[in-house]
Amino acid sequence: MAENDIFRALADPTRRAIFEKLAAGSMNASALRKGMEISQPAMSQHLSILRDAKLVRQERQGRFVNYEVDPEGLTLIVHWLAKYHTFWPSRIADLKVLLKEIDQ
Amino acid sequence: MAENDIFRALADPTRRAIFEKLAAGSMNASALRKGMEISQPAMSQHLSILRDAKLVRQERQGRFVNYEVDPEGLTLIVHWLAKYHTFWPSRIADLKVLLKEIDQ
DNA sequence: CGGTTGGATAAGTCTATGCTTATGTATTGA
DNA sequence: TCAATACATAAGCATAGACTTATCCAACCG
Repeated sequence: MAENDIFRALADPTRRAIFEKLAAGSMNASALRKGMEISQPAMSQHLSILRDAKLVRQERQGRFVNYEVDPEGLTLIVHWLAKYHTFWPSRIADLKVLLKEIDQ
Repeated sequence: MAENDIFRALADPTRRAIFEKLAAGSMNASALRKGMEISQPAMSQHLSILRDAKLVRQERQGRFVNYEVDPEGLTLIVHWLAKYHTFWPSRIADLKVLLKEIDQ
């Protein structure tokens, strides 16, 4: 189940850090490791889990594999969250207000 | 860390089911168990984890403990998600459109 | 070619986690 | 007051999951 894959993938802080890094700009696995104190196999395994959850996607470029954020995973979370929008504070019921909050 | 608690809490399908049930209407722990094939201690433990993640909150009512959705947890996810709004499909960048999708 | 580099995979280990049974603690109602 | 009910907590167990080391594969480069 896709929803399950997503929440499981995001349950690990290292994977959220990887995802956040990719959100700032796509890069390959080696570049991702820089400044992250994580072994090469561990990174590869995390990326595999993020990929299965459709949170990232890859594209082979010769010897390198470039990773980037996959919007599909995020869309699934947005939809999951939207099911409970009646509980959102009215302040952020307007997305424009929310995004303004974030940007500053 | 609150973010960590939330994603860990949601990583379990049983807890997401509990949360969804509470979103449809607050109730006590025994009522939650109905139709859920889950032991009383297991339910209590799940609720404890959801509470720590601020996804649900409780209110003792005599012998019963009423549980309900806590908007605070949802707000945290919304904010986490909003950090990546540049990756959302443009279709749902407008929340009104999104909510319309959900309602049907 | 043949070595080097980027990355995936396999197998084993250790810890986290979700369950169980047993028990504890309030609250209520007979 | 005392049994029953609602729930929490403790302790133990079994599986999942995050890491390790070792190895493999493929693409590049001298």
